[in-house]
Amino acid sequence: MFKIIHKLDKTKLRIGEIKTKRGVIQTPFFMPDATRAVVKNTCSKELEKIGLEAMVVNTYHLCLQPGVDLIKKAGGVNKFMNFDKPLLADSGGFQVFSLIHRLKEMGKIYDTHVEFKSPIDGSWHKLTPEKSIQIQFDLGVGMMVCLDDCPPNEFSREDLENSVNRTIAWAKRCKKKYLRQIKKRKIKAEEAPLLFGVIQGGAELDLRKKCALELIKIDFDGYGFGARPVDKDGNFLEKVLEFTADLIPKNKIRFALGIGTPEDIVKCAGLGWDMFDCVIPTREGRHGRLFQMSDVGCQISDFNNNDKFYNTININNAKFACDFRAINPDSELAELREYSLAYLHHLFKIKDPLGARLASLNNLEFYNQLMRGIRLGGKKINKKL
RNA sequence: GGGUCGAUUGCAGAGCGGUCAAAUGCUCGAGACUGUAAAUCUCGCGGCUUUAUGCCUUCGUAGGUUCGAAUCCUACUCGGCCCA
Repeated sequence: MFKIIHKLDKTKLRIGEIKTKRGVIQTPFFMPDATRAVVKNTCSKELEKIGLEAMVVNTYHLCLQPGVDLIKKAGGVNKFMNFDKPLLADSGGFQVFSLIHRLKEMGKIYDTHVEFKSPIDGSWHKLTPEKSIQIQFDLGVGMMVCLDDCPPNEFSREDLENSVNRTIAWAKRCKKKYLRQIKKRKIKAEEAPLLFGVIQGGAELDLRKKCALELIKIDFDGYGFGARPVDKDGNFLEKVLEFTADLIPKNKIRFALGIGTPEDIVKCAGLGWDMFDCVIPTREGRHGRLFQMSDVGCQISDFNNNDKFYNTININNAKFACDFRAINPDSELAELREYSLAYLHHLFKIKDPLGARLASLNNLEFYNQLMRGIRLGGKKINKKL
């Protein structure tokens, strides 16, 4: 269930809450990607400590390893990964993009299903919309996503149209399977997982519209923005994001899949998107980039590209070798207050996993703080929150 | 003391007459990363500038041979190994 608590007049930002069987989540919120049932280099419990609301696991990856049967035996993925808050399972749709559309030899896409080559051992696996939903029920997550066909934005109109048609057809099958599973498993209405459809269409607004309208007919708890939110030159597709958000009924959850950079999230929240997930804080953290709130801050209502409410550093840079200031003196986490930048630099130089861990935690705390700032609406987003 | 092999740009290590400012790996320097095939990938790594099939300086040191030398010759210096 999704409830809008209030809206900010100057923008389309809405503050709300989502009820799932594992608790209430304040929106807008950000979920880190725990694709293989772990946010790399971190513990679920310490992420709960820094105020994390939810995270994302992946149907496709968990199906390959350790396998659904094992997770069922473990009592579900929440129990398996020792995380008590809501989890969202991604359907494997993004793998259609990253494994098949980008690298043809890694899989085949049919109108009825997709076949993947496992990057782990080269074996072939078939994924249907029904199987994706089935697995997500088996995983026991509170939020589910329909299998979609996620195309590169550079695709021809014809190819984008095909992907929209497949995405709609698969969404229908997912919904059907979902309803059957609810009935079969005798899940009560208030405990039913939320199901999201994903709107495709690249940068073609009429295709986005077609996809959205067809998905809305099927009726989902929420709707996602599919495909990469940037064009091939890295420009953020703000108009497409705004147009798509406006297509989604106001009482439905809007999920901006794979978004994004802090400024993209601020923009999207200002356009009415409620949920976000992205690999940026963890991946870039592992690669040495740390996000830091600046003193200056900015307001959602007048946010633009030039507002620098944050800055980044590359901890690998030689200039940090002798920088004995704390990683983040304002952190909730003792290790980020107590370890120095120089020490973190050293950990990266010697490639000790502790470096990746501290950097990931720093960035996830930053993203959490960012979302808190957004939820405070008119207040400034800066380190003094 | 005698013999022998070696000395290459931060390190290791190719090169053995021109296409060599010199392979490759590492280190080092910088950058990228948007529903994670990503502890990955890219670029740079003698100096200078008009950034170029450009100029200068470099392959232990000093000479020499050659149109041309990191590559051949001579001497020296230093190091490894072997024999006394």
